[in-house]
Amino acid sequence: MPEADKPPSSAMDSQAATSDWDALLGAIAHRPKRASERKQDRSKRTEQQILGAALRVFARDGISRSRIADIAAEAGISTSTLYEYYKSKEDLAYDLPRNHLADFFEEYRQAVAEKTGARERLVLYLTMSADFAREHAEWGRLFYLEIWPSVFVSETDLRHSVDDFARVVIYLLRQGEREGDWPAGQYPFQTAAILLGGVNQVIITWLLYRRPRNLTKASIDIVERMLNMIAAEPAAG
Amino acid sequence: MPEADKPPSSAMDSQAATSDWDALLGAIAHRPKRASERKQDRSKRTEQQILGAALRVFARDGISRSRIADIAAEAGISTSTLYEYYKSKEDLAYDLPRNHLADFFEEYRQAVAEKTGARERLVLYLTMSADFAREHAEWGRLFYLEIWPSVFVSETDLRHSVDDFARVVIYLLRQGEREGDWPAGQYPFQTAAILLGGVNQVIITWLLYRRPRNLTKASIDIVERMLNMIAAEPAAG
DNA sequence: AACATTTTTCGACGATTTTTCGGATTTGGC
DNA sequence: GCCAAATCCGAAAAATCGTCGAAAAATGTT
Repeated sequence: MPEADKPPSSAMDSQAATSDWDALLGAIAHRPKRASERKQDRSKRTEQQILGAALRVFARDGISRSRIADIAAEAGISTSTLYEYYKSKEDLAYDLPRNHLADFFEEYRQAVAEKTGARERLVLYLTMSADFAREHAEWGRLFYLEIWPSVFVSETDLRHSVDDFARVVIYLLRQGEREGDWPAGQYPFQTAAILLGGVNQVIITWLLYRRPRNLTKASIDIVERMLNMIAAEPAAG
Repeated sequence: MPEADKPPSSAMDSQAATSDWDALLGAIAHRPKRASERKQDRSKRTEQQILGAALRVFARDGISRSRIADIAAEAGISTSTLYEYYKSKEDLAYDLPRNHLADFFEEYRQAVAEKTGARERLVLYLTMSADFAREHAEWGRLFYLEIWPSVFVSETDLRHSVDDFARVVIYLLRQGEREGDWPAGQYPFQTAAILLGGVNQVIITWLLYRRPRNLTKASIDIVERMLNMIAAEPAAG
């Protein structure tokens, strides 16, 4: 961290804003995964094997068509052992993305550390989310095509992580307003819907059809374009 | 139809464009549903009961948690009878949205008949899709939250209907380019991703959290805003 | 109306998959 | 090395899916 000592500051100055930002990212990246109360090393290994196996099988067959027995076999354990770790297939399916999502937030937190402008933070965030899906395509298929837009997200702990995803965008939109990157007065929720919707649409299309061929470039292009459009809007009442 | 007799025209004039449009909508609205080869009236009633029951149960429990037996009971028939109509739960789940989607296209086709401008056609299309999800919320949950972004769409006939959804937007974006509603040169696929992504994001949020409260107004607002942004863009190389 | 043919329905049953349970095996601390 | 706790697994139960042949209902024929 460059700035080590901040003076005790009034509420609205940029120092306070910076520490808000750090606090937000910290809270999000360290949202408790699942309290892994496993005591032995053996178990921790088993847990990782289960998660890896489940990811492969789910991504290959889809959640509904996957069989617990296949996942257990792939993980090299017996079916009943798997039930020691997850109380049902559904439980496993919804816990899986959380870990990776936390990884993404952590990666972003490190990558964004040196950037302070709202616009560059936002560009990084959106393009990194696309790139993360590309690099972890199995996870991406699971998360974007089966979990995220699922009815049950709203019933699970995963919901918080998904909400975090939008919360970061909203925060940065407000920061950008204050700093004059784009006009104030637009509804940040609406703007966030456009940004997230556009990027997600591109990611989903890539996951399904591998088109556009170069997801990284496509996401950069669409993000730049959307932000330019937003910056050029007339200030609203 | 106002214009009854069109002269044999050259390829690129607006008459040809109009008939392209009619052809597109016609093809989409009449995409063959599932050839119901049932002979007796009794069967047609049973089929409707199954579809209605399945919609209710799927929307209530989600596809994965729904049991074939529950759907059959809700429809007032035996489980084995249901298998006479659909060879699996998945089959049923994917056939269901098709019917309603065809209804949507038909509604749109009628509502858009009197409109000729690309912009007004596009606004109508996107806002009607949100309104349709609001009016048929059970179907909306099923379609937007479980089916659309699903891995398996790409393996089903349903895929064509989903592709149609985007195809209309692309078509209208090109029409708008020709007519000067927005600058030419942008990639229509990218623009379509922004439009569809934004609207879908709003629809999904409403389906999950009933927010924003007034989906109809929210969709009109976001569509108008996005189209204004697009119209104001500088022409690209 | 009586009979034959086709279509539709259903109950009983077999197959598959999920989940539970009690006891055997392994681990980590002493 | 010994023990309690942690972990693992086989077997069996429970839940769900899917099949089949026979009964019932509809339709057609004379």
